[in-house]
Amino acid sequence: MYDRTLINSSTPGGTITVIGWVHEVRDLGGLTFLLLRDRSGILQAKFEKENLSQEILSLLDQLYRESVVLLTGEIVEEKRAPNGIELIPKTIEIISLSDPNLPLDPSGKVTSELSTRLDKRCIDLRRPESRSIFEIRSEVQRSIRQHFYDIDCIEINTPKIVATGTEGGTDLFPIAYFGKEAFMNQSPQLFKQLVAGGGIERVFEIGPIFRAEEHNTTRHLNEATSIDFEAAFIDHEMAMEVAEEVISIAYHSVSENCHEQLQMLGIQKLTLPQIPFPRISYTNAIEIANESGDLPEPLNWGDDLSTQAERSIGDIMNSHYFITDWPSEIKPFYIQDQDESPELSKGFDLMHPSMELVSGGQRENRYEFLINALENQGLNPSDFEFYVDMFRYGMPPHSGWGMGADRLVMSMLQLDNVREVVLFPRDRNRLAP
RNA sequence: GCCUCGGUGGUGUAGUGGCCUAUCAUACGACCCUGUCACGGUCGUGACUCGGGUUCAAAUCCCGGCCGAGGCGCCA
Repeated sequence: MYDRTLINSSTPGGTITVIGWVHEVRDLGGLTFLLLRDRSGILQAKFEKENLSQEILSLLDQLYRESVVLLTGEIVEEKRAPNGIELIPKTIEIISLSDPNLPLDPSGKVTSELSTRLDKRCIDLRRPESRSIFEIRSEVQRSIRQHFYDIDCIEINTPKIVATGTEGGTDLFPIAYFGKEAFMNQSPQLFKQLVAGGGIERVFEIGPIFRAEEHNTTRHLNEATSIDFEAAFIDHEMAMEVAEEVISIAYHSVSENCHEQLQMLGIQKLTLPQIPFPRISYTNAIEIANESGDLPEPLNWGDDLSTQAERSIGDIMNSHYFITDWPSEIKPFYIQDQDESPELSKGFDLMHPSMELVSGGQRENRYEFLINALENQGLNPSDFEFYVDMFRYGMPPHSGWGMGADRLVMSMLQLDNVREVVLFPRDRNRLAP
């Protein structure tokens, strides 16, 4: 479309064309600086009035911030310019003028509230900070995807529209499906098991999950991205090793490949998590939380960990860590009980000091035990027939986990709201854009 | 679902009954300015979420709606 040069590959000598957004205009009188921004960076263009035609000067006068323009000119070395170079324009072509009343300020002189930024996400993405977050998120997903291929997984896609009611816990969004009752899926759990246990053995999926809970926090969304892993012939211990490797690789890749983006977010050096992560038992976790003195009242064995308990334990651990040996009754029906102590399960959670990142475990692959587990949790096995029935035909032992992709990026970049890492978040109140 | 807090120019804010003809920054306009890098200077433009109530007097107090932020629960 246009024969243009990206700003970060502009070098002195010769005439080039750059296209981008007007980031800022600084009119000093006889001298005007225009900062032009494209996806690669910001370039300073210098307009000296006495050397320019009336035509160029009148075009320059029309340029509000965030207008899209094409500049042709010579790049020259200039010690006084921001990156040591500047553009001496010969022509200006206005491609798209901007309304001067911007809904937010991409140059960052005036801050905007998150809600304003999300309403006008298109403009918000012009802020280098916002763009950096999504470039890093892309690198996280790219590196994780690569790692899954390296450990012999294939990428799968499971249905997001399902007939089955809840697996327990969360509420589902009902949808209209040709006169039948249907829901948006809360997780790929049951399907990925059928695929891994079915014969493909090692699978992963990066996709959306839907939860109809009306929560109001900085770490919950009604549509989130889940990174799911499932493999046959591995136990929960091996699944935990894969989980910590995945996190470690994501951090390393971002640290190596996203220097500028990290810099932009004020992170001089990403602290890399050391694997293996410490493992503590649920019982131990309860003790640590109770001994912290932070809890309004002590937790009893069998209680789920409260938000405060997670934080208190996180403060003490001060790194990623696993919680293992959960009581069977607070883990889902598809998690296998321990052989020696059936009151404990083979489920685990992987925690960042600030929140839960991963939940997983070894699955119950024995038909009779699975039926029992469903009934024990008050669920009707016939509602899950498409699933449990397959366990009659040779289901290997298998394990896996689901990781919150949004939370992974949020905690890596120490952002205070998960919505920062989601382009168009869906929450209790937000359905558009 | 339970609970708390908030809504002032395009954006971000100050202002807790009369001193508000509403502060400051940024933006935009005019003028001055040839090395800015949050350019600077002078002047100007532009706002009290909506409805009802209390009061001599409401941005400010009360009630309701709408919108937003957050805590808990639950989870990823």
